Amino acid sequence: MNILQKEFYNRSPLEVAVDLLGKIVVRKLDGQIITGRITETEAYLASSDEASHSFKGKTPRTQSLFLDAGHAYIHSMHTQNCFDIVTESIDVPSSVLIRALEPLEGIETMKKLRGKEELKDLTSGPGKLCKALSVTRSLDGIDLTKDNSELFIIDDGFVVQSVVKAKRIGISKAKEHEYRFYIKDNIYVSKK
DNA sequence: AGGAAGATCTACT
DNA sequence: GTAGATCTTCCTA
Repeated sequence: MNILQKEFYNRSPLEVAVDLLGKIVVRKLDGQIITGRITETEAYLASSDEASHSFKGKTPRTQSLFLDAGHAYIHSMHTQNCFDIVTESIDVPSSVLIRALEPLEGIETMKKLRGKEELKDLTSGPGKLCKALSVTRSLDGIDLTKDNSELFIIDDGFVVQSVVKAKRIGISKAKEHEYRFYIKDNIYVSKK
């Protein structure tokens, strides 16, 4: 197994967002393994990005964004959770939001957690994938670079053929930037 | 203490 | 395509 290390994440979120496509999220849950390949991401910058949660400074909710590269930032949104990976140095609050996965292992568990049967409904959205992998705020701020973590990202050598760049979804500010990336022609994305 | 906004999802028309 | 559900966090008084 090839777990992505701090050096991978210690770069601009725009680069990390693209490079995370095709990588695999591994969730260890009660001895079970749930995995999914990342098909869609969005970058949130540390400064001059009004859509970023860190734009208005450090608050109890956003403190994980100020951790070092390779930590998790998990926040609640409406009735869901969203999962980000922190990029760049300590006190540089940038991150990459994981927006969609392609289910690989633990599909039965995901179906149970989601209450859905359709494969493409399991993890095709930021809130959906958190539910399918049982990612909750108790994992907020954990280190994603260790294999004894309950959550980490691996590289299995998969090569993404073609990446599509688009505008971010679901935000009301700074909508003009094309900071969203997804694997072309993949059906497990939240929206074309 | 109250209210509004938010990186969403689901169901229904 | 649009509306409604629903909950946590933060700002203001």
